[in-house]
Amino acid sequence: MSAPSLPAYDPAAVEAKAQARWMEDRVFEADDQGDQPFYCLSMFAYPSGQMHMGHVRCYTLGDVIARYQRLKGRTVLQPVGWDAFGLPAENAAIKNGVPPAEWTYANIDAMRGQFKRLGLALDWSREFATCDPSYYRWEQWMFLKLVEKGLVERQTTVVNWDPVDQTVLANEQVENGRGWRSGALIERREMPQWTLKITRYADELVDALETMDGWPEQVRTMQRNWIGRSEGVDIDFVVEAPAGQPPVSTLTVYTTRPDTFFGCTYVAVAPDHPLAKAAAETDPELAAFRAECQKVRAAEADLATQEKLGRPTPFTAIHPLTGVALPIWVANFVLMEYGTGAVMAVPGHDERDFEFAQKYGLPIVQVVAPQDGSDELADLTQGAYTSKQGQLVNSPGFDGLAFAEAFDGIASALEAKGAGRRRVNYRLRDWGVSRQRYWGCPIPMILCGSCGPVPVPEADLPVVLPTEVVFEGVSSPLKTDALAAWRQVACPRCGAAAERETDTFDTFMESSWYYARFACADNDTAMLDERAKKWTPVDHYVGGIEHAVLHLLYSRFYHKLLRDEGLVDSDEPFKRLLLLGMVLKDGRKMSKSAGNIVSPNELIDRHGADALRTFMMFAAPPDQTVEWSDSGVDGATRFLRRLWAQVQSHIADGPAPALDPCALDDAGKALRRLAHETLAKADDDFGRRLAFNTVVSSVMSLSNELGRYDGAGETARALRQEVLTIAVQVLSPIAPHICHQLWLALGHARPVLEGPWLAVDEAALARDEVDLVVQVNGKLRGKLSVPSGADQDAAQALALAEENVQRHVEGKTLRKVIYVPGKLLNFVVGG
RNA sequence: GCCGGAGUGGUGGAAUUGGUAGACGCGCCGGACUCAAAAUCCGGUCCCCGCGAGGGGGUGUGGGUUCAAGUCCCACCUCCGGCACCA
Repeated sequence: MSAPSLPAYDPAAVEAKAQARWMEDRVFEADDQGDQPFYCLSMFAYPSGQMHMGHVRCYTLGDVIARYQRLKGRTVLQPVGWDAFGLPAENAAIKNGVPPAEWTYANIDAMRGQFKRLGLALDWSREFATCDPSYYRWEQWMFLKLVEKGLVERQTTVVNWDPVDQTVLANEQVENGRGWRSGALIERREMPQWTLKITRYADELVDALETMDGWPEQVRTMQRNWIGRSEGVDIDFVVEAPAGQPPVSTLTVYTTRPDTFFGCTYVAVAPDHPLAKAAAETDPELAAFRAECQKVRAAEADLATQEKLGRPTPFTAIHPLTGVALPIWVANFVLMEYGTGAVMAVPGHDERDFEFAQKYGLPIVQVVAPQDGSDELADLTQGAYTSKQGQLVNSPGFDGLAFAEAFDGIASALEAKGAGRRRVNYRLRDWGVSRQRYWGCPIPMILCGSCGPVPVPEADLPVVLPTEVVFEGVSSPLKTDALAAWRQVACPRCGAAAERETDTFDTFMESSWYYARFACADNDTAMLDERAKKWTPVDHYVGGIEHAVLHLLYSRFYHKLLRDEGLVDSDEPFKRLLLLGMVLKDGRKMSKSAGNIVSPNELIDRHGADALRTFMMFAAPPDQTVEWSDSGVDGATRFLRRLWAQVQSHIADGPAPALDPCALDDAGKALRRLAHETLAKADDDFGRRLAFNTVVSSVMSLSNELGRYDGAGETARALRQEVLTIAVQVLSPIAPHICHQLWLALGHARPVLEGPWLAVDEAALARDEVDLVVQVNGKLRGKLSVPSGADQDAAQALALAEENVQRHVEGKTLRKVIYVPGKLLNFVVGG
């Protein structure tokens, strides 16, 4: 060791110093007046009290993007806040007797400290928690606006009831028939609920997906499926009841295949359908069947291959185009929630109808046949022919037509008869936002015995959630006697004694607009102001794939509501979306139950935040799952230490002179070329590809090559200065603390994070000679260096001079030569 | 079942537009330094044959297109995610 006195890398000291400087300079407080605004946002965290690796990954990714954009000259906003309402606080309150507010704020304090240790370029001046009345009052205010606009309804609906969490869940929160948080089997209950009319925006939500090219295709597909738009026809049947049965006048079915209408041989209704209920009144067997279906629905909704079962009814439906009387069945595979709860069954051309018809001996009629010359088969004794590529048969007036014309023709015929209407149908249903929970935003409504539900007057906002509460069991303290005083109010309309709504909002309400509030979090006279128009839409949004439909669909909807209220002026909230993969350990998700949690705090203690961040970025591309590796962090630490040592030994000799690139020898030129290639690649990887793993690996390569470079003298020192300057800047968004210090050590006056991003010297990229791969019949036979402008003849001559190439070519006929300048030469020989 | 995405050394991954497969890291092997160890540094590391030069094989499987395929096409297998009787 020639210089044992060089300062050693001490991450704790380096990181404390850099963070203190940033805080002192207040560099991360975004300038609302700044040019070229760039809004970078990581999905805000639920304050569990413990930062975990998922947070580290998500926030580091966002931070890398934010810091890179800052280097590129953008005015960056990267705020932070807390998604602070929700069940865990209540569960903790029930378990430990700590009020949810107290528990939540203590957790936020703990997590704030943990987040700060990561060295994130966050604007803490805009921080807020959604459980603060100064935040949720605007959510209540917006809700009242939506009430005025008729976008809110109170509906008694069948809801998903979670018996463990004692609350209603949205469809999106039910996974395989179980609650997304509790895992309990979901029951179906009828309950009055406040709903937001998201279905009015269904078309816009689904259509916009087509142009949202900053979003992963996977997420767009998931949302498209979730909205589930289909184009079809409602068809009305006249229903005939036998004598003695109560009359039922008409039955409407929904179909997307009106082209197969002449193949309809029966009609099936859901067990919950009014017609099924009517028929069950005089048919005990049917009543038993309906009860059985309800039981199955509640308990085994996730059964994949449930047998198709049904019961006949005494009713018949008159086919509006043929006049034929068709039997009406009750079938367990028909869902009351979708379409009209009734289907026209075309067993010849629908697999479910086919299976059912075979089981119960119902007729199967073919009305679609493969096109002439098609190699499709349609054997209706084996199964339904469901292709839309066929042509109609046995359909008087429509025979020979293809799908589109047949759809149109039959739909028009039905419309002409007044027996049908074209209709666009959606799988998406309105968003039920009521939750029977305490720790949430109070719904600003008052229930009056004579007026019904009445909105809280705007002047009375916010309706503050009482925080001094005691839990008695699992139900909401808002419903207890202790809070009777909070609950009992005068009706704003008639003045009579009335009660507040005790349900609170779904927490997805808070997360649907927080990104906009960050633009103007200090405004206490309005929900949003002009700054929201400046900063939104979010330029880059980073978060977990688990929010692909839930949060990201609600936010898109809410943004349109804000737009229609004049509060923002864009159509979509998030321009570019990065959904990151999970962090695994031993192939499994880190969790307490699996006992495989790696604590970010301990890692920062041992290795520093920079090493943790570097490994996290290096281990895998952002959107893939990443396997945690302790030795991988060791590797990152080694790399940072090596870079540190390279800078220290370089600066030990004092300031470097200016570089004269012309004075470089070949090795020097090659090193300089690599440095500028690294710079150019990093720019592309950071900005376009979001491939931060390859940024790290290319800086590692550059550092390795610098280590191998043994040039001496002033020119070599000048080159090392340039190479290290590039390496440090390129790495700085990923390992910001060490790069902050090394950058200053290299003699730069202003901190590295101020930029500007270094310019690539095109001259440095130029090559005198390029490597050429020589193949014979596609097999690698040699490599050679040729002048970079070499034409095919010159390259060929050089290649044929190679012994090994010669060996494979001689005595054979040269049929063809493929030349890709700068890359490859391929001799195609024969004989 | 349907719709996405993915399958590359012992391992995490790289290969961006069809042009040297395995960059970079981890692990392992060997060496240097050391009384020794740790740390650090240097070298090696896809498989097979060969002392070597070199040759053969190789990106889940089987076909195909092409001078050339990890990359494109067809069929299939496995894994992950989503939806799931959606009429």
